Parts: sequence; C-alpha cells; structure tokens
Amino acid sequence: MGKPLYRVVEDHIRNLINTGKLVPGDLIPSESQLAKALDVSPGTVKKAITNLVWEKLLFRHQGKGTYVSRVDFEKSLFQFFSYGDAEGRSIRIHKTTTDRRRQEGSAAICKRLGVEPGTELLYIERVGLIGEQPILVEYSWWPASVVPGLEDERVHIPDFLYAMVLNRYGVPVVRAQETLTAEAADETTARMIGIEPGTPVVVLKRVTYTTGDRIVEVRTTKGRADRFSYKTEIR
Amino acid sequence: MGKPLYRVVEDHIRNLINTGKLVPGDLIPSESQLAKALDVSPGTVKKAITNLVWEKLLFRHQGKGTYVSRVDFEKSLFQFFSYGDAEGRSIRIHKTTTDRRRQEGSAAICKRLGVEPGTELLYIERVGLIGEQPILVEYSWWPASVVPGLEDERVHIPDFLYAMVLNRYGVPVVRAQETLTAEAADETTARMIGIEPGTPVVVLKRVTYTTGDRIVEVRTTKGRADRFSYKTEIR
DNA sequence: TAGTGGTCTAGACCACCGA
DNA sequence: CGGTGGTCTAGACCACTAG
Repeated sequence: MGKPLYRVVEDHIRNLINTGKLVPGDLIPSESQLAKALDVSPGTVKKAITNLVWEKLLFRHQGKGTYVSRVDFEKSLFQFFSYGDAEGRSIRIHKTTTDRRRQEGSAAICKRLGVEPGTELLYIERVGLIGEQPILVEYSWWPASVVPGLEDERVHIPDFLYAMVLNRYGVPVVRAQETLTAEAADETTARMIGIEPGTPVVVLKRVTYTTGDRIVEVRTTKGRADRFSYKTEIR
Repeated sequence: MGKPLYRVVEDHIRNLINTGKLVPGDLIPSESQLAKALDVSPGTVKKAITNLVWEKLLFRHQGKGTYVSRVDFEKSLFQFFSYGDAEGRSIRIHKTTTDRRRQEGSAAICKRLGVEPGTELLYIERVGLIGEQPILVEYSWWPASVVPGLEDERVHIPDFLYAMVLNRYGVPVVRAQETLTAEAADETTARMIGIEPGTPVVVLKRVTYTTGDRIVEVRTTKGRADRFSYKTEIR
C-alpha cells in the first residue's frame, strides 16, 4: 500500500505508547534493536525517530538512549498567568485546596468527561496564589474510580497534582487539550479572587488524557484577566 | 569551533532570507546546487533543509523545489474570533475601514514601533464583521514612510492588508508577534462593536516584521470575548 | 569498554514536475 | 526528457554515558 518504511517504524513506536507499553519517561528500544526487530536499515529507524523527536513525542539523550516525552505543562496556557508586566520572570503560583468531595456529576460535567450521567466524581477546588494574593480559581473533576480515597482530607494535595496521581494511582497523564476564553466574573469566582463581579476573567478549560485516549480529568480555571498575557510568534 | 556542517548550511539559508535575498514564496537553490556551492555532501544539505522544513521556514514541493514559507496568518490568534459555538466552520471576518490618517505617533506607539517619538505615522482603524454584525475593532499604525500615499481615501484597503502592502510597496511581511489579554471594553470600542462598556473584550496586540527584523506595523485588536475561543493541545 | 545516539558521506532507485 | 525532491541503504567515524 506504499506506506514508507519510516512511517511503519513511527507507527510501531506510537503504538507502543498508545497502548501503554511505553509510558512517558520510559526508555524506548535502541535504534539498532528496532532496526533488527523491524528488519529495516538503521538509517530508516533514525529518520522515524527524528520525526517523532520533532513532534516532541520522544527526546534523545546521547549515550543513554531515546525516551518518551513527559507532558510539558510548561506550555499550558495556565503559565501565562503571571505577576503582570513586572519584568521579573515567571513566579510560581502556589495552590491551596479550598474544597473537595465525592459527588454525582452534573450532566454537563459528565459529558465533558465522557462518562455516564450521574457517575460518581471527585470534585476538587483550588485557589492559586502569587505570594498571598489569590489570582485564580480552579474547578476540577475526576471519575471517582480513577482516584479512590483522594476525597480523604488527610491526603495532602500538592501543587503538582498529576505527579501525585501518577505515584499514587499509577495513572500517567499523557496529553491535554485547553480552550481559552474570557468572560465576566461570576459571584463565587469574584469573591474567591477578590475582584468585583462582572470584571473580566480569563477562562481556561482543560481536558486531561491518560493512555489510550481515556479522559481522566476536566478542569476549568478562572483567573484575573489583568494577570494574564499570552504570547505567540507567527511565521 | 565544532559547529556541525548541517548547521552551517542552515545558517547560510537563514541568512539568504534575513538579508532579503530570498523572500517568502521564493524558490531556494536546489539541494545539489547547495551541496556543490558549500562543498558538503547532498545528505547534509538534505538534513539541514529538513530541519528548516520542520521549523516551517521552508516547504518542499517534490519535482519543483524548496520554497521559503509564506507567513501563515491562519495561525494568528485573530482566527479564534468566530461564530461562537455554532458548529459551522470558521466564517470569514470581513473588514471595513472606519478611519485612516497621517499623524504624529504618540510616545507609546512610537516605542512599540521602535521609531523616534513624534515620527509621522499612518493610522488605520477597521471594524471586523461577521455578516452584518461587528465583532471586533482593529487599531493599526505604520511608519508613514513605509506606506506612502496609503492615507489617500481613494486607495481601497482590502481585507488582506499585507498582500496589498507587498504588491504596492514591495514590503513583505516576514513574521509577527502576538500577545493576548482580556480587559473591560472602553467606551469607543464598546460603541463600535455594539456592547456595553465594561463588558469583557479580548485584546490582541501584534507587532509585524519585515526583512531584517524591521518593524512595519503595530496593531491592537479588541473583540467580543463571547466570540473568542482559542484551543491548544499539550503533549 | 561496550553501547548509545550524532555527524557525514556515497550512491541507488523512485515519484513528481515541467518543457 | 532532465531536474527536483523522497526513500532507503551501508558504512565510517565521533561524542557521550554507564559500568
């Protein structure tokens, strides 16, 4: 069917990842091993891997091998909430948990999560602060079956939630989709981040995926618009 | 100094572009020509070009040759103003010129343009409509010396301003930077797009560059937040 | 030292394009 | 048809990493 050999190699590697045989952070087989296993020349394997490296699915480390990329939440739109135009570099946003509980999901949330209406969910609400000042609120929902026991208040929720979910439940976050809009602040959000209701807030909706395109979380972040600025380059 | 050969080739091509010897749309020398000219093997040239293709600086066309990419304003954040959540695909936004004149630039604008304060500028104001409904306003400034005569009202300003500037003045747009925020609508903007002052608007600031990193335009677009939504994928 | 990826070369053959 | 890029191979040599 005329599919180039290097594409066959790419698909092979992609499959290892999509089926969970390889997980972010894993070392993949070496170029020569792959060449033998798939019976193609080393140059072809190199080309396939080079393509996947450009796609950021893999990264190479000379002398060690080739790894599956970790999800790069540095590229999340979330990062663009900052200390305004003060020249100082990106100051970390610290998060405090303000609410969490198990509950049945609303129809809308269940639809976003791709689960049956009325499924048991874990709801987590956090406020993001720069220093003492609240900047944003985060509303997050997980299928309760994915993170059992996380509703227990004695379990501490760290800033890096996904790392914790990986360690505790073995569920790796593989990719995510984000959508950005702006709207007028609702009363709850406004109160939590200390602005007037009706003031503009930036709204960031995220869908988080694990292996096999399964959704594990939907999240809505609302933050002060005056602390948000997103830059791109067009060529 | 240990710079890899393929990097030398890349830099050579990049230079041809940055100095304006090659302009977006141009055909670059063939791989074999470059190999001879720079005295490296064809494989090395191929690798260099492959890198630049991944960077989207070039694109190849089998049987024809390799070209310098045109700026892809499809990727502008501007594109994410749309007909709301109506499933229908991206409907074109038509633009009407509402004001244009030569004037001295304010200190702030001149600074963004990188010119002396008080430089003569061309100011263009346009409203973007979907169908009959105004969605956004665009405030744009050019050094008057770049686009002489464009203040003349008899000169029609088309939707694709950059194509016109290229044809009329031979000034190619090579890249642009965009910054996105949200804020409350000022009175002028609100009136022009038919919303209440104070309602959230999305603010998009653009700096447009021609050959040799020279700024030719700064532009601020303000649009209805409820018509804006920007999507990304994180991996 | 053995194994990994990184660079560079040389050449064969194919697919596409335009004159 | 000749010239372009696209695929694939084979092999030499280098640079880095780990044991």
